[in-house]
Amino acid sequence: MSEIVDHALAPMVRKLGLWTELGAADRDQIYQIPYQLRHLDAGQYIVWDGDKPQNACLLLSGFVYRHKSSGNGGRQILSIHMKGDIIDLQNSLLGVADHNVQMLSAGEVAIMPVQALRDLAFRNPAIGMAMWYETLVEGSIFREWVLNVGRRDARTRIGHLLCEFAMRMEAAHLGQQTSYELPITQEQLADAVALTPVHVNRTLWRCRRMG
Amino acid sequence: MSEIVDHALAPMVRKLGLWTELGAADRDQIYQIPYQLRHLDAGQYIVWDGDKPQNACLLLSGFVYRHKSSGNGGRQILSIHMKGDIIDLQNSLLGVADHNVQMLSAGEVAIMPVQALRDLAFRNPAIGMAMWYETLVEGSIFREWVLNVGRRDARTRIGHLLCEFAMRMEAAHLGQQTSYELPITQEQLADAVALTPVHVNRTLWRCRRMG
DNA sequence: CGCTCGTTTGATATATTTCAAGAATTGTGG
DNA sequence: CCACAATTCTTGAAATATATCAAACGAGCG
Repeated sequence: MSEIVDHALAPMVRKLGLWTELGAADRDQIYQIPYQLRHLDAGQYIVWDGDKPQNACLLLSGFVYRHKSSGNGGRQILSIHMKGDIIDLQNSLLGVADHNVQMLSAGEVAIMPVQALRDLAFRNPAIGMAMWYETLVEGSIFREWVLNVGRRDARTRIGHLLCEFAMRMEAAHLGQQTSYELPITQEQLADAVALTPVHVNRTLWRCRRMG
Repeated sequence: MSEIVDHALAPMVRKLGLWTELGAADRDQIYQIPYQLRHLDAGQYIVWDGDKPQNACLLLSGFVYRHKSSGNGGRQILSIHMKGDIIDLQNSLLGVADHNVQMLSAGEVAIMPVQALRDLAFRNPAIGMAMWYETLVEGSIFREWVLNVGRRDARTRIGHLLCEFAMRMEAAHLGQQTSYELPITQEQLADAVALTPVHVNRTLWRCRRMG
């Protein structure tokens, strides 16, 4: 491996390159984005609902999740992110965050000023398009999430979530389709599929008994 | 009113102008997008899940909704659109549609080639940014939708949907906050909030009895 | 007038929640 | 390496919100 491949922002290049063809020049422009590495503990908040974030960050290791609370104490997990995902383009571009972003497990992030990303996007249309795609793909995941939470019973709901994961993890080179590691508690899983921890547990248990 | 204000794509300028300051030059560039007007009947499909749409369209009158089906016959409405919304930027930019788009009521649309929109977005960063914002705001609505469907009971769920509407309708100059017209059947409402038509009816009825 | 579509209502079934408490696992300081 | 605290997981019984099935009712429309 050359040093360039080992650049801290390499996962970003890889991710953006999934949607559009990016050349060496594009890659170098991305590598010139100023950034700051930081280690974050499990459970640590990256953004609070209502914040006005000025930075976006690239997830280098560990897992991140977004969530939102309803008035009456219910929490809903909106998405889970893994290595290579660009967190918070939404919140920082929109100005004020409409949900929380929190570390699911300990991990590393590269913090980048939004302004730099925005400038780059319009200076280099190929990169801009790739970033736009990235947000569109996220939209597509949200749509699937709505369907999942809205129209499936407990078993298929959990099943679909786990499958979505299998595929994304493989795409991110983080495991095989048939086996991967996700450090999530049943309570968090419940918040993701909009069920009760107790019911998730029972359902999971019934699945195990069968296969 | 001057003729320019009455240009068919005026609602698009207005909508995009909500997020970014757009000048007269920007407006004129938008007005140069080639388009084709078409009247669509209630229930008519604009895009089918799996299509590879080459066009996006601007909704000029009437209402549109997006929906998606789970394997076992359940249908989930993902969003409802009104005058000024740009439909299908998602599907056409992503290449293949991951959901259906259908007329809720009869209305008019302006059909535009995606390529023209994409070119304009990168030729004119102000417009590009506004379009990007538009897709980000949509993401924000999806997040709210997930929370709504996932973590609220029937009454508050329906209430929130109706309120979201009140606000969007007012923003689009289509009614007062306290009163607006939405031609939706209870069955469609049920598909939007992920409940049974019967249960929506009962809940609505109980709300009426109280206020 | 008769038809279709949407709404309303009732009785019953079921999935999921709630409450509560005990077992198992993980982490932590001595 | 152990003991203790703190989560997390598991299990049970009872409550409840919502789904399902079925049928009557009403309004718009050709």
